[in-house]
Amino acid sequence: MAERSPSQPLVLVDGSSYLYRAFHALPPLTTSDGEPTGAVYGVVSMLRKLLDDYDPSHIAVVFDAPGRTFRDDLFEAYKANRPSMPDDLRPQVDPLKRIVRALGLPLVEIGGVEADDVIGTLARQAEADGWDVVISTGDKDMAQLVSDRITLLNTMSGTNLDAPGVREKFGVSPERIIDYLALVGDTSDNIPGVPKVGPKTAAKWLQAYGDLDGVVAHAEQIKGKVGESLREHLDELPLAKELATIRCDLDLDRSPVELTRGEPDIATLRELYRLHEFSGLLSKLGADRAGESDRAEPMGQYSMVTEQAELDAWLARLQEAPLFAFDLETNSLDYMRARIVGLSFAVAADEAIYVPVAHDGPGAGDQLDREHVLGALRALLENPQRAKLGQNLKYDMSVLANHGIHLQGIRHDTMLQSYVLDSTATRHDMDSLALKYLGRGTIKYEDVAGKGAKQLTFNQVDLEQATAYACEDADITLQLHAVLWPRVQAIPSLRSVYEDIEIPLLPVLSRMERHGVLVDRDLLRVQSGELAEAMRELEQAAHEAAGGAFNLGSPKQIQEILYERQGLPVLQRTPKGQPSTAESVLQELAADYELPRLIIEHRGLSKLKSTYTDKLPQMVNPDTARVHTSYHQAVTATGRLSSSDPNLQNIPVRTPEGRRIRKAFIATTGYRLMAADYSQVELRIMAHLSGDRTLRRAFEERQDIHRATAAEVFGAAPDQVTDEQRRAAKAINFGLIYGMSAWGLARQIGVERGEAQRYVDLYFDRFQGVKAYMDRTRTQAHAQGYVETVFGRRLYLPEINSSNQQRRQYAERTAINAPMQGSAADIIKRAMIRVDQWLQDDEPDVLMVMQVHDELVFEVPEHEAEAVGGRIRQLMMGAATLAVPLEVDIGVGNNWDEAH
DNA sequence: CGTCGGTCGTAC
DNA sequence: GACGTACGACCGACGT
Repeated sequence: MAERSPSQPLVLVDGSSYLYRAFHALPPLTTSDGEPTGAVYGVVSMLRKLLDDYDPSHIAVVFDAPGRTFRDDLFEAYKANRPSMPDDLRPQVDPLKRIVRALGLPLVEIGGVEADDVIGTLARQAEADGWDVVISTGDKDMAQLVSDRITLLNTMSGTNLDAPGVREKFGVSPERIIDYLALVGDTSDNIPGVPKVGPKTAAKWLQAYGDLDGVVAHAEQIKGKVGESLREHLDELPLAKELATIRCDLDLDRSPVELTRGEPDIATLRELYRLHEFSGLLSKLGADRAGESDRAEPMGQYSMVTEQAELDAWLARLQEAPLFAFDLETNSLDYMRARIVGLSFAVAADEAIYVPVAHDGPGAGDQLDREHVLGALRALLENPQRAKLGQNLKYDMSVLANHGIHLQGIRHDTMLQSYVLDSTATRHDMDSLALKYLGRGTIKYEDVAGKGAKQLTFNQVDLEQATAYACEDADITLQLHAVLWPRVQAIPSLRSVYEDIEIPLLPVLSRMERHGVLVDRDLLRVQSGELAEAMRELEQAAHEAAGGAFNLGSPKQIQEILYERQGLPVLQRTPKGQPSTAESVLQELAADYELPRLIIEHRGLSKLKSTYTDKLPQMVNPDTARVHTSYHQAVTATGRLSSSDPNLQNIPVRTPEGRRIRKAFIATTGYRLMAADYSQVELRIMAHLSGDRTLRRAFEERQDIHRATAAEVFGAAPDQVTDEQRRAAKAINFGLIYGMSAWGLARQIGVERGEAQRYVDLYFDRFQGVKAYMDRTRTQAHAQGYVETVFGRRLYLPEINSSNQQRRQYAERTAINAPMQGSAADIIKRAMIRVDQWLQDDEPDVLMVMQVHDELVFEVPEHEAEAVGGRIRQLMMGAATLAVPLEVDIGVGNNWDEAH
């Protein structure tokens, strides 16, 4: 007869699905020997979280067994093959299994079937025996197993799915999930599905016709393209359904009751963690044991502070702590306008406080006074000796400045730790990091404040929810630091990029942002008016030429008019196969036709107007009368900064019309703008990294580098080089930096491919050091999976060994470009820190107001420009010592255009 | 009425 | 197919 069901549920973990998910979600981390470990780490973190949350008595971690399964047999007859396991994942499977066993968890692996089928069978058996079952998986296919007793738990996102949840998420009940999958398809499981049918359509049909058979029976009545698509793929539906079905009738030699959780083998775990360099887990191993006796105590200790005595007690703790995490809640995302609504602090994991100071929603209750709290905290926050930790502290620093507090002692920032560890990760926000490194879902801002039109500002958020959210921010930041900082420290070059460049740069950027730059709004308004007038004229002429009105801003309509209505020749297509209306194509057509020329001109003016002359005046802050950009320190893969709201790093300069916009960037009365540019910095880095003698000599002799290159390549004396030759040489130099092919060079300078190839060969023959460096870089990238800048910043290239030629070549070009672009970024960041140091120490009447990759812009008193320029030039040149000298050009003017 | 992908164009 | 790194405007399809 059935076993009595235990009070805790049976937990079934889909080990294989989590391994793949962790592999793709985490950066390609390795041990110091280069052994990949990221996926193991991710799954282990996830398992720890699961054990913490459920403390199950019965559990199994289920893996796919190697070898063929019945699905492969079905499949062969059909089409594709499951992609084989990535090379960096395969060696992680066995270590993970060893750790699972050492954790005391039963491991189940059965040949000829997939983990899904094992889980399905175990779950149904347990259900029949009266157990509750929690299936921990990231795989949505499992939704078909959900019932009154069986739920799905996605441990990575922290979401739980029961039967009503399945209905809510998919729009169909669990029994219909197989039908749903057969219609929608699933690329990760290679279920084909019906093209054009997505989640919404599938759910709609299944609701209307009951089940898949019902849909098939009514296929003739379904209208539109989707209906056609369904009818075309009717034959494939039975196979899709079979592929989607999880088998629950396997004959297993294990029954649920046997899946008892054992004691962890601490010694083995310690050894395995050490082997894989999981220092964070290693330190927690000790802590877990020490805290074993009081494990029944609730772990999370988040509290709200509204009493003076509590605040005083915490202030004392913060004063004592070697490092504390803090976070501000504010009423705006605009760093110049935001006011503090509350503050959260943490000094030990799982414990934090929230001090609300300006909540005004219903039931806000008693709160400590903001000015009073800030007054009490001021000395601590402004003390450079008291170390602070945060997530994106540049924002908090600015908001504190809005309240007259000058934050000092910024020791750590988890966003920057994540960035130096893996700059190719797309997100470094706290929620993503918590999921990635702690295997933990977090409260989202939308969860407490809502979204869309009825989104609340944080001061309106209910205090209970605000406390949970804000405390979690400080706590998670502290916990992330515990995981990330050991990893940064483990790689000395990354530690130095972090400690010597990124952390010191943070306050420098904040000061630059807050200074802002003065723009001449009236001038921009005049320019907008002139552009509008010119555009009207062009539009009229274009409509006449086209024989009817159309939208000059729509590439699609232009395409139709040019190629279909007017029958112009299609010279080039977009990657999606559409006839291209890109500038270069229109340019060629413009030689023979009127309309393309009008379109080009209109497009150019429209761009200038909407992006610059209309937008910039709107971005002026009314309080300061200046524009305040945001510099992003954790965005680009190479280490450059980026700028937004507005982007000041793409203000036009190349054409005279565009350049006029720079005249609107000005200085206050009595001051001038000064631009300081590094000259040819990337080619100098190339000379340094390659050591090429010819290139080095050209820079040492302060030659015009493009002219010198032309002289070498074309075998002429430098003063005999023609303009044409210099232009070609310049294109070659740029091409080198970007990893260009002969094809690209040919297109750039307008010669035949063979001719371009001849130039490239000549170049590499004359600059053999450069050739050797490029080969070396490529080899190194393939061998270690990353490239480095002069200062040791890393850029991972996961696709460098891809079997896809296009992806691999793309990674190879990045491998060539990244050390040069990244080293240039390191150098100017170091220069900014040096210049700022001087500005802080000597307090000259000078503001650093902009950075544009190889250029810094300052606002300087008009009579001191010369002396200031000399000093800045000296500081910038000394920012790095390369095998060739760095040169800096200085220009001064009444506006940014004149300063060049 | 928002979101999102595609395309285009600006910078270094 | 084809030259690296960004941000952002606009269009148009799509889903609420």
